[in-house]
Amino acid sequence: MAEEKLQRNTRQRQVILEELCKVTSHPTAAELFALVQMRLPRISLGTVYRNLELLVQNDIIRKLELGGREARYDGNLNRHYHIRCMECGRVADLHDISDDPVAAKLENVEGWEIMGHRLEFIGICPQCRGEKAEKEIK
Amino acid sequence: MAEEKLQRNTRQRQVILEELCKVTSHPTAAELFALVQMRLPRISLGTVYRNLELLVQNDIIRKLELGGREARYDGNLNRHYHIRCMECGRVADLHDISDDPVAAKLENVEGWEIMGHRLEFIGICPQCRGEKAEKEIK
DNA sequence: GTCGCTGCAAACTCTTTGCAGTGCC
DNA sequence: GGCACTGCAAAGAGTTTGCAGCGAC
Repeated sequence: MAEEKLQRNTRQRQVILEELCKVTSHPTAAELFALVQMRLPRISLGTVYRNLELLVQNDIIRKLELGGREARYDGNLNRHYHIRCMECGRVADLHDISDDPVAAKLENVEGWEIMGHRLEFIGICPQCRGEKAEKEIK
Repeated sequence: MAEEKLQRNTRQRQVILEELCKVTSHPTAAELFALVQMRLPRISLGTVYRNLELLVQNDIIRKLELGGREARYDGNLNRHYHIRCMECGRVADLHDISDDPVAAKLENVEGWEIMGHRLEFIGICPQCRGEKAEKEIK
């Protein structure tokens, strides 16, 4: 999956990754930009987006595109689930919780009140499987 | 949850709901707009968004804000899960599948190849629970 | 020295909103 | 007839991109 696209280790990239790993708040690109800007005042938001994308492609960080409009980024690659606050949009980690959302709903963890869950499967549809098979033949 | 905000049954609203219920493809607002436009050529995209929002608030349809950037809408309120194609973004329903994503991953359903899942919990964070409690006291 | 990466700004996508007019109840 | 709703267009949020110059290797 990792495609080794990171060819140069720029100061901007270092700082973006450091700041992301330092917090557990799963910042949006804009929030991370604000953090990085304290250390690199001339950095641009475009650079933050470009580096986040590259870091995601190299499996160094994870992009969270779940509920809510903005994407959030997670510097922790260990398998864990997230919980999003319906009121303020804050996202936290859930450790040691059941993989089964129905069972998990019953446990209230770390001060959060769990109201529900979103579960979406990801895969390849019959049409695209067909196309992939065709390409491999060619 | 339903707040009964639908006060008038306009032709636009009827057609939007009819077209959404007619398909099982979970269209985006723009896709639905195109469908509706065939029957009401002068309708505007803003009207589609406004009506979708009202229909969601009245628990008549569901808004799917999972992976991918655009929201998609679902006219079927029965409990079911969705699967999104990694290649083309198409979203389909999954019926009769285990609630447990780990078990479900093993079953390949209706021609789809299931690669993984996204699971996010929704709740109220400790901070917002505090604020809500405060408001209720006042 | 090369060329991947940067800052900047403009563009793009999706969604929301202000406004004057329309038509449902 | 009142006012919820409409079409239109402009604005808004979040993200991407084109370009000339910079700096990591």
